[in-house]
Amino acid sequence: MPELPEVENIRLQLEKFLVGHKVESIKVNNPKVISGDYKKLVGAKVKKVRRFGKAIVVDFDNKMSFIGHVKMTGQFIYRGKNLKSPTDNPKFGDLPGKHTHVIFNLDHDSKLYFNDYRRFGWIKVEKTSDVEKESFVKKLGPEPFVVNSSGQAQLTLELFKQILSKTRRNIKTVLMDQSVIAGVGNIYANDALWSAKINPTREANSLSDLEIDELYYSIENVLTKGLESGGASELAFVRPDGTNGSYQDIALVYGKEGERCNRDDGGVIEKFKLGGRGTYKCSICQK
DNA sequence: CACTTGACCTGTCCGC
DNA sequence: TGCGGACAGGTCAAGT
Repeated sequence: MPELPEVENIRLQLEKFLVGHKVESIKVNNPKVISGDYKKLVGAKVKKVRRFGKAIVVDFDNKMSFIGHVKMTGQFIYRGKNLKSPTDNPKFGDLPGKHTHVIFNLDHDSKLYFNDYRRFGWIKVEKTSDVEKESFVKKLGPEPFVVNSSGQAQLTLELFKQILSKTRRNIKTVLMDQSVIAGVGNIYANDALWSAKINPTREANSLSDLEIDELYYSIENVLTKGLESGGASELAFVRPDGTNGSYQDIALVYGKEGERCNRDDGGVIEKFKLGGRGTYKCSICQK
């Protein structure tokens, strides 16, 4: 669900829709999902929207920011003038809904809603200068490729090799570890491993140089496809205008249990648990 | 220190 | 039909 491509899609739309808007008031329906002195955002204008791994950062013109994480089921929904979807998407006509926890009332009759039916997501308000000191942000490893708006270090092939050589954890768990690579989650980890024909259970330090090369470019490739298709709309993911992404339609192994392998090699996609997560692999090409 | 597991939540689906 | 339980998966705290 919301992994780097989904969160980057959220960022792109929020940047387009929010920059220049002033916060007139903030309504908090569920105090548990928002922390920090959010009243300090009232009267401030949105200046910039950044992304750190799977977190969104909205910077205001008064040196305040909020950092938000949608986890699996959170949504940032923007409604423009007269509360219309900025792209005339008819979904989410009944906002605010049962799971709307925070509403930012903006100028020109527009609003930003934060919804999350599982309430795992969160928003934290703090000084802009404190965002990068935040423990969540500090723990993030390099970005897998340059799409970040924050100047964060990029994961090079050399660095990737170094990291993998140092651990015997299974390669899939390593890919999903945010301190190793920021932004890869379950869907893209599964698909990148299938692309590179690597069994998810392999110990990271057992991969050959050639396999690491394959994997490195596979990660870049699946994330790019995810970005371009608007993300994977599994569970509750929608972009801020309410539209779905379509990566789920082109997913390579994720969610394909029992189906024939895309390579048509006679393999069948099997599902099992690895590190507590649903994991998919082809019985033939990912030995 | 390296790594794994459980808790946090609620909606959906499956089997009995 | 209704009900219990497994499952979904990002992150952190607690456990091995």
